[in-house]
Amino acid sequence: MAHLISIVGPTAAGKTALSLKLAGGYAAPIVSADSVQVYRGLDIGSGKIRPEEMQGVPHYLLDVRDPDTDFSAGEYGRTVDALLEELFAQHPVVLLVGGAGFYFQAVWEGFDEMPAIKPGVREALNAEWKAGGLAPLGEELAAADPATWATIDRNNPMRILRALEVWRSAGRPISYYRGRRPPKLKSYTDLKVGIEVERSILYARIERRVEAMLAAGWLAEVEEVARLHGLDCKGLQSLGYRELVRYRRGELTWEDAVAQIKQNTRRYAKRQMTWFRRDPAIRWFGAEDGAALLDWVAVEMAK
RNA sequence: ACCCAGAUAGUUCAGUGGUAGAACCUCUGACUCCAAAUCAGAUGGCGUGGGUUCAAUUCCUACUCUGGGUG
Repeated sequence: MAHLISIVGPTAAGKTALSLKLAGGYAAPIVSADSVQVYRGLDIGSGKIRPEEMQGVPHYLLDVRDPDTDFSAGEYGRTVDALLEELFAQHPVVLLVGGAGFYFQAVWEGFDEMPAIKPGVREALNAEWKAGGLAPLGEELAAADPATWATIDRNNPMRILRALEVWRSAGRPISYYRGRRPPKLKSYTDLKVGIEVERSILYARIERRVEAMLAAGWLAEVEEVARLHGLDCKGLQSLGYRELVRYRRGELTWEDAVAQIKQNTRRYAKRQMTWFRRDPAIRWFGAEDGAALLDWVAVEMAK
């Protein structure tokens, strides 16, 4: 039986080192589960592994997009599903490593089948939202899809915009598409391990990591991406990059930009932990418990 | 040393003679195709002593501390 070993955890927890250790033992390729590392040129600030650090282990889903193009969890899930089929033809074990909970969900459970969004619909919605606020869009959704309106987070623009883009594209409410997904058929078993770091230690590591990234030329990286794709491009809206863009525009002092990057990275780490904690299938290990993790994986795979 | 201003949540600040609010931080949570995105909730406070008053965080006063000015 083939095994997909997922390694999850907050940013700066030490996933990369552990994944290499595990990959070496099983001759397993690594698939990245990271929504920023998919972009070419976003290297330093996304903590992307460098080719010379890969120890010969093939890595997938890195550098698959230009920073001015959209990507999504759905597209990620479909891409990885197809990729896993190929990889499992060659390897008994594949690693899925990252911190993007939503992307893991796309692979672990998948999403209900949704219609494609018509070109221009999202842009139009975003423009309407910016011009007229959320209220009119909420009214449109309430009229078009009372079932969704009853349960949706009405303060959350992204949720309302998503529901409406489906409605406007397909002429059917998003609630129509929900809940009709058959169980995901998989040719492999899922093994999930999490890397856990005490909050205060993790925060200290984030602090150091941000400093190291800046020292390694993060700002220059932003300049280069901006030169190629513009300051407004999708990739530069990611955590850390957006603060450096604001510094570049003169909206933030350097000190404030750096402080906000650290602050927002801490908040992100917290959200990651909230996300992963709710999955009881994840087995947690301390960052220094690599040996125990390897043992546990070996035992589980033998079952 | 003297004069002035100030002292309210971890921080920056509002405010009231009937024991107080915000923002940020911190903590917790949500998440079905923008997710490193977006959103929700919770914890937490009137510098110290004395006085006036039915009642003081609020008024008076002393002290302590902070900032500014003068010397």
